[in-house]
Amino acid sequence: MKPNVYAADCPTRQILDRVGDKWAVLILLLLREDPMRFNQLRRTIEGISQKMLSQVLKSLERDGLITRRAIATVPVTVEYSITQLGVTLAAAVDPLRDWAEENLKDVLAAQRRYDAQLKEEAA
Amino acid sequence: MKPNVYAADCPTRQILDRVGDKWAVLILLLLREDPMRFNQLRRTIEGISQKMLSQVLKSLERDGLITRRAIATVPVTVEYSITQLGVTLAAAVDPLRDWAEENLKDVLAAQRRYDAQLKEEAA
DNA sequence: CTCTGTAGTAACCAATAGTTACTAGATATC
DNA sequence: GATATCTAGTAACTATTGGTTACTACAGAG
Repeated sequence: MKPNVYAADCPTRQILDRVGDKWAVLILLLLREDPMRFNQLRRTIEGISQKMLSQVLKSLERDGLITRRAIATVPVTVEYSITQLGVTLAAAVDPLRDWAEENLKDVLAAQRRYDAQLKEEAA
Repeated sequence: MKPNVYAADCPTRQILDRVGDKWAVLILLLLREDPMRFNQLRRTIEGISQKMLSQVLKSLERDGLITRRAIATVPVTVEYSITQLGVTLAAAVDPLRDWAEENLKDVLAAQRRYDAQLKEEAA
């Protein structure tokens, strides 16, 4: 019954890859707060390009994590909302975000130590 | 006090990126079980190349999540172990892996629905 | 004397991430 | 009346990363 996450063909690994997506997680956490339109998302998430946003929204929709609703205004506006499934995933991501916030200092300190060590050895 | 994860310069986002690394998470979960040598890891994680393994191990060490210990045998063996910090991160990843295992079916079903819909519209 | 094992590195190639310009139609601005 | 702005993307291109493969050097097994 226990899937082997280390096997190349393990489908669970596909999901971990999806979550590994830099932008997907940010979008999911945002949409959990409120439904949002395309350009609204683009403005909120600094650094994301139109192409990546479009791409990631599509794959999130494909996975059933968000839904897309076109509203017949002029010009057409499109609203993205999180699904029930998406909410459960976002909840699973929360501990990770919390860990990042709590342990950021330690990680940065470790990086400084490592880099200083390398410099020393080079000298 | 609340960092804005959506800001481009938010350091927390760096950490999320790191976790987003496809291989890093797998290595972390493996090393939590037992310390392992380089080639042992390579054989266990299907599909990883020498270069990626080497690269990811280095960055995990830099972040203070694992430690590297060279043992003076012939040929030299190198043992990688998880750190205390790494253990806490692995724990934060657990809910994610659990989510993936639980909801894999739903996601795959959603993908099939989406793809079928597209096909229909194309016809 | 060739084959295996050790832990990587270097050079190269493929795939993905990211950038930028563009669509079309309506509304606001000058 | 011409220009700029808004909507949600797409298409073509480039930069960056991911991945493959060959190679190092030395010891032990067969």
